[in-house]
Amino acid sequence: MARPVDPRRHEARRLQIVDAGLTVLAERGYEGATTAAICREAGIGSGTFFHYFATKTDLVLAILELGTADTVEKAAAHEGRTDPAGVLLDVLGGWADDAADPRIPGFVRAVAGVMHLPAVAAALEADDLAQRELLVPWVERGQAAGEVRTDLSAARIAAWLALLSGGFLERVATDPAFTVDGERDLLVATARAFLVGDRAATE
Amino acid sequence: MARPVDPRRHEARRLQIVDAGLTVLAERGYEGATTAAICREAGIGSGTFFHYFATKTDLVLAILELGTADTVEKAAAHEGRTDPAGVLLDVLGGWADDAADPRIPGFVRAVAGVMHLPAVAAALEADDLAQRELLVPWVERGQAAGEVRTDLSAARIAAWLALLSGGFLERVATDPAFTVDGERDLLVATARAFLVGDRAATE
DNA sequence: GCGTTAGTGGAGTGCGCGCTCCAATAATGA
DNA sequence: TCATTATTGGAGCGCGCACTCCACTAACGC
Repeated sequence: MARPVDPRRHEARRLQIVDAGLTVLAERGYEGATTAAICREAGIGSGTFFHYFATKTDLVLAILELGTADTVEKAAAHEGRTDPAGVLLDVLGGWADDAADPRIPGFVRAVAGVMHLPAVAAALEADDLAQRELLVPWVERGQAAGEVRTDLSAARIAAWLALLSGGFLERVATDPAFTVDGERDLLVATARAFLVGDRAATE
Repeated sequence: MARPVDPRRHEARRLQIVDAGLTVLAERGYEGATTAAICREAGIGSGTFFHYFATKTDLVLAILELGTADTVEKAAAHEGRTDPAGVLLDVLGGWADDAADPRIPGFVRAVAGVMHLPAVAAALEADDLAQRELLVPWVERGQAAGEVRTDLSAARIAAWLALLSGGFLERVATDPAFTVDGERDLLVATARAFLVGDRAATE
């Protein structure tokens, strides 16, 4: 028996290909990102590529799963805090910061373009679910603490926070004048106003 | 001299293909929407398709241009009104209503996936410009009338209205629980709060 | 050393696609 | 009616792509 799989080696190579794939997908879109281009970017042959990923779609799925895992991981960082509204704004700010990597908005667009593939749709749904499971409990705690409006359900508020985050990402990708650094604070302020609702005017 | 081009016939056929293209692009994305599928949907042969559009991309551009023209047309409808904030909210509400056609969000996603094509990027930029030229003057009038916050430039406020609209569209496309009918009013209310800013709390 | 197997590159393949081409038809003016 | 030309369908072509195959090397246990 010789040459057993070294998980470290294997994972490192996978990540190298994922990184190259993220770059190429972001700048050329799904159909523009040929496997040949990804291999060139990663400095490998096509044989190596398909040794690690059965199909091009599998690479996209792997990137999405890494993103979802990252979301879940970040969620744990806020465990134990007692300011629910603060947590929500921090989470939203963190997502905004993610958009600072210029590849993220491009990749999101590329993935949106192939959402008709069932596997991709499922992965995005899983990602969306992870986001909700992260947000909703904090929204509920915020409502219980009187920090967050109660005229909307927690799920609906979470959806609207996702709306702000998605719109922000899209805007950064589209509008050169719209930068993460310049608009991040306004995002948080707008989200805060939304979380509070119009109570400020009626109380 | 015989058989001169009949502009009415010509335009009607073009619109028929545009309509079929919108349907197929929305449900299958750009790469999934083969010209053969579009022809089948439209009930025509491929020869006819390429008689009206030189390339598949040209069809996408034609759809985008129709959308931009529609935006400009709608802008004219508000000419003469004296309630700038009301106009802005009506415009935003109108965009939300557009999302009620289930093909629109799907098409937007499909187009986002091929934004790396220079021609598509240019068309989207033109569309964005049309939106701005529609919004910015009303924002400025609203600021002059004291209806709209003045701590942000008119251009920035317009960008944020576009952010809300884009996020709304994406959310409708993604989340089955997020419907136009159910969320339209909240969109307008959120936009109103944003336009006013936090003056309500400080005045 | 030797045997074994993971890892690697790259030539090659098959297929699905956008698009071309052309014969046939329909609609007009004369 | 005839001549002319826009319009139409569909057979098929060429190309670029995802993916296969295989020869080869590198790394490990013994």
